[in-house]
Amino acid sequence: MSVDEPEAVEAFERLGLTSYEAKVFIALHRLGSGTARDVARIADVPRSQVYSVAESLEGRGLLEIQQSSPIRYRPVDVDEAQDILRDRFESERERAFDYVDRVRQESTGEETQEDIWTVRGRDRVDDRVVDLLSSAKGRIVFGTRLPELVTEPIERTLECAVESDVEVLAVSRTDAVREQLGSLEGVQTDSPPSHHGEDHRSGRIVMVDDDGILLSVIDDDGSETAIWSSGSLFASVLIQLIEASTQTPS
Amino acid sequence: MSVDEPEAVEAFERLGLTSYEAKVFIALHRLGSGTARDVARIADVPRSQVYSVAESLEGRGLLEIQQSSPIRYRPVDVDEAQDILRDRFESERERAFDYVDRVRQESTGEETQEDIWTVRGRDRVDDRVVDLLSSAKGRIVFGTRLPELVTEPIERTLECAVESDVEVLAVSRTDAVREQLGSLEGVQTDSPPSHHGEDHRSGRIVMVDDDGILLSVIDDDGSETAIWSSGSLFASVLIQLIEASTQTPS
DNA sequence: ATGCTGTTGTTACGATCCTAAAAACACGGC
DNA sequence: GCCGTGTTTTTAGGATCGTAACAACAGCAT
Repeated sequence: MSVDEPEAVEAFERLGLTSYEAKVFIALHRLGSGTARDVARIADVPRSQVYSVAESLEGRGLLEIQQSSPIRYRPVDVDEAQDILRDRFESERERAFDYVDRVRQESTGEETQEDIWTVRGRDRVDDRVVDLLSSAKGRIVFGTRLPELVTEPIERTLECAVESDVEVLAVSRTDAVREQLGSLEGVQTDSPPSHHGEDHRSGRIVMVDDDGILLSVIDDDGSETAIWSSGSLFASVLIQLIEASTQTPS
Repeated sequence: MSVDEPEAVEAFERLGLTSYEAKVFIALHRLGSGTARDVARIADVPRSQVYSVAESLEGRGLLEIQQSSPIRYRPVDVDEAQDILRDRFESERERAFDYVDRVRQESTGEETQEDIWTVRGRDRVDDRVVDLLSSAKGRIVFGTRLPELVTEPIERTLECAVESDVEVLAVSRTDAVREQLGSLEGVQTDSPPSHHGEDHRSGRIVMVDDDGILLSVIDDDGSETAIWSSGSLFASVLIQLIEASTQTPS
């Protein structure tokens, strides 16, 4: 009982249906088939509206109409309906990104601007970490307190880096993290210098070569926010500062 | 050059973005990165609106924000954006159909109601034909004038039926159709009796056992509309009528 | 046949919500 | 002051929601 009806209706709305369409579609699946009256009774949709809403759903291929009196409606099979919606999504996605692909500016390869970017949300940060890691040419430093921030795609990217002769160093105060990453072939592990303050809101740190860095924190509400930079002077300077403090306790 | 910008914006709208969001997203991919002013200039969006629209896009994970003055925006990689939208779609689809699956009425297996259903659209008719064919227990008659109405899934379903010891008869006036279906192992072919009138608006006919039938026509605008029935008295009677006229010319 | 009742399908219309679009405003640098 | 940035408010338009009125029709008792 994880999803109740209002939630399901909202999900359908985000898939592009109106709330009436969602309610009628759900009602017809509960009924198997039925008339406008049957639907209106259990769907909380005015009967007079059922006719046009059903026509719209028929246009999407989500139900079939029996021309009789009274008119009867019948939903298509759930799997068929999912295929229809998925096909629609994929075709729209293709149309949209076709155009973006054509007009987008070729990525400038090496960033030259002095940019520090912000990324909000764990999944987005994960993606950015993988991006950064896979751009490594010579050396990676990866650190985090939290085992759950070492995802499987990140591990795979680290292994891939090792295979490309990239030096990979995993730093953590947490034993579990060191064990997890140390078990990867060719990954060295270490503990952070004791003079580094520990902040319970720190998330992860990633340094790539001498010019790529990502630093994340855990906000009060538990969400993760990261800043990152690549190929910028900021990144180089930050990395030098951090590396220096690592090697030369102040 | 198959997709122009307005079309792409519409496609993004159907993917759940507003038109402003779509325009800003596209503009940022053309720019690589830029400020609200840059975006407003080429995106046909009021500059004052770019800020909030960009925040909304950041919330969806489609772009990143550089906290500086002026604020700079940077779109995520196109592939990453597609993954994000696809993940969102799949999770909504799952939520929606989870509920439908839980509350839907178990299909009554054998239909008992006297129902004749209408299906509009070639793809939908294709689906229904496959459904019907795969319910066959003993005998299938499949007929059409038009080679393009013999799709690959239909062929596969016919082959599958043959393997289940279902007698499959393909009927067509068109040589190409007879050849195409005759090449399938175990499928017999035939021409329709000459006394049957030929109507250029006829589409296909499918008869399954003695109680499943589908009949389609091609509308004036080229679209296909089918009626079908399964397990009903109507279906049985129609089939008997048609079979009788086949065997006993009036 | 007549009148009554309930259902069906169509159409119209106001209320509401969201977005698009414009405008007003505060702030800071030059 | 003047210009550009960023925030906020306001207005208008469109789609959806929700109610209501209507004609057509079937069933049923008078």
